[in-house]
Amino acid sequence: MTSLVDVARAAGVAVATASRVLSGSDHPVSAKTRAKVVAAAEKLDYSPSALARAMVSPNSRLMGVLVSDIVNPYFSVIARGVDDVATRAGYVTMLSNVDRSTATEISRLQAMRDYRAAGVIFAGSGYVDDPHRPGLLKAVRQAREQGILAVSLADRDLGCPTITVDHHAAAHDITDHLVALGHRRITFIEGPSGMTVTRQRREGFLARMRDAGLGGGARCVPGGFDYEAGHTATLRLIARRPLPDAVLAANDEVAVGALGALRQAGIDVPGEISVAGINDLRVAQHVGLTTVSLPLYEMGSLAARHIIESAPGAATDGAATTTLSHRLVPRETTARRPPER
Amino acid sequence: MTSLVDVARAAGVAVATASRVLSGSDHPVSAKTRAKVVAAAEKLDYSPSALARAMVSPNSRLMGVLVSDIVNPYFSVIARGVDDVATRAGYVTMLSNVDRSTATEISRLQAMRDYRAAGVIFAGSGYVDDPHRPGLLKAVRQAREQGILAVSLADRDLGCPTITVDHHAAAHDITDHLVALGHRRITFIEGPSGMTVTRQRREGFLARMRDAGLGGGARCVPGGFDYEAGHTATLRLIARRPLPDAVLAANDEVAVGALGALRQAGIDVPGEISVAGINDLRVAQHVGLTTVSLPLYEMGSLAARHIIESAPGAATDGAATTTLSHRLVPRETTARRPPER
DNA sequence: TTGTACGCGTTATCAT
DNA sequence: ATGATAACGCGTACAA
Repeated sequence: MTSLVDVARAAGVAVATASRVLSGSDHPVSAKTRAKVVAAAEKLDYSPSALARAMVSPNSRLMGVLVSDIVNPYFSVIARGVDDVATRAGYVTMLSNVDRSTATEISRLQAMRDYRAAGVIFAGSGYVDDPHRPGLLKAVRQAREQGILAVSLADRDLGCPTITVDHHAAAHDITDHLVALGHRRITFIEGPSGMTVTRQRREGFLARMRDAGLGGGARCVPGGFDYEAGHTATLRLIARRPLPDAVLAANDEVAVGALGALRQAGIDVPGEISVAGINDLRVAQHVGLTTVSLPLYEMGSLAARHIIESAPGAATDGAATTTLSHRLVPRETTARRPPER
Repeated sequence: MTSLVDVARAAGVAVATASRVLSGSDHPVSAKTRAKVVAAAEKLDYSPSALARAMVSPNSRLMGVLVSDIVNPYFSVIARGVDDVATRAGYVTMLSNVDRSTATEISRLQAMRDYRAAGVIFAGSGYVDDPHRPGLLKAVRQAREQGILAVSLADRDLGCPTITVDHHAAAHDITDHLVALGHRRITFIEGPSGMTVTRQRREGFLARMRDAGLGGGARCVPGGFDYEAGHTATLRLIARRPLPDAVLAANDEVAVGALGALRQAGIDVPGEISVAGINDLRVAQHVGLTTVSLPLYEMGSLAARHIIESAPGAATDGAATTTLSHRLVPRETTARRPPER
């Protein structure tokens, strides 16, 4: 392990000088000396210890991101956004999966705090009536007091900046699309029970239905966030006909699961029934699913940018909320309601 | 920022004692003293600096993983395997996307080296005739000399342990399945050009076809690794009929893309044509795609385990290769070839 | 059982 | 323009 001392010795200069050259300081150093140092560093295969650097500087250049499950494309897109700007800024991204467990979230936050991360991004949604919430709040506050910027990507009231999307409005808008197509009886396949985002999307759906005077035609059934959930829920729907005019799924994967069940049963989409999702991930594009596009990548990159820009000791914006806009993406799984049924 | 000194002072003990208690050392400490230290640490909200720890200990407990693109499920599953065992062992995972660029791979390896990662896992495949290969080799060697364990998840001859799967055999076996079903003219939609894994899978396909005396019925067309590639390639196939008996895709996403194109064209799968993929990711399961299951999660977790176990100064196993087994998963997109066409 | 003191690799301050 | 040195927070050898 060759250190700055070794380089300095090999170059015949003081460590301070070597440091000035190798750390890109603006302190003046003669061209000749500079060359000697660079040559020595090269020859000795010097690798500056980011650890030692982080200890002495106020900024570790470590970017933390907490996701529920990186295998879930919703989160991998966010993580990609984070890592892209982190890398560009010379940071390294630390990733942890927390499996929707607030307790795990707290413990991984601690781990990242131990490494003095410049910031930690909470990508996941919170829970309604979460018993661990006070503990999380405390952990976030303590991290902040230590200079670690937290950013939430969902409405969680964590006492930190929030960069999110209006899930209620997203569900509202896609429901509106369905209603505008003439659908009256619409079934919403919900997300995992207890999650805040599940409730927000459900309420958005119900609000639009009520406003359209279609409250009676609105139905909500339990689901989840994966193919399986959409498939199962839809099978149940098919079993107890009549079918609704349309199905709105909690997210794209659920919608694709629903699509599969419907087609296997020989039910034409969108001929007999319309199907829509939320998120607009790659799979939605592929199957031509009508959905709402959420700026997931931007949420990740913006959060990272925020952390980098407020890096050392800038004024914390308290807990400002930035809401990014979503966009309706009509595709081939929704169509005007057939005049007769 | 409260440090060990603060805790020691608050507890009325020496820093060494506080360290012994808080770092879980096996050095004896009286129960009474221990309690005082723990209480002080608690009260002061002490967070041990993993940075300082890493500087003084031979192990940073930082686990590095380099993927092409975390949004690609192939890699997110691997990353999940890595993070799960890393977390269990008290490590934190550092993730970097390298976009299939060897140059980026080198630069991210350097970044992780600067943080003194205990090890770095190369999840991606290499390239045939890669001009950057010498540079990568050198970087890996230097990292190893510094005590950083590298592990490759593909045959790349990086001079480090390799934990992989036999892509040639995987393609061979799925081709065999197709042949056994009576298919004679089979088209292989290749992966991205230039990648080692692309070549391995193609050769595995061709080998089985030749051995079956079906070399004349084997055709390879350019593709990629995403839906789009499968869709486009299949559209071309459809345009210049006659259709082959079966299509083997470089991976599941390509196969699903092919499936979509075929069904849109009103071609029955597997009635008129069989379709198969490779990888067995979630989407394959969902659409009932016949494929080969690759132990991606295990590759990630094994690689991480290897790094953790050889952590401080254990004997490096040089460049041993561990090949994990794959498994044919017949599902509904392949069927016996219809007697007449 | 507890305490003292050094070193890990940097950067920054203060001379020179 | 360059050099000496004090931190940063921790673990540990050595002393008591």
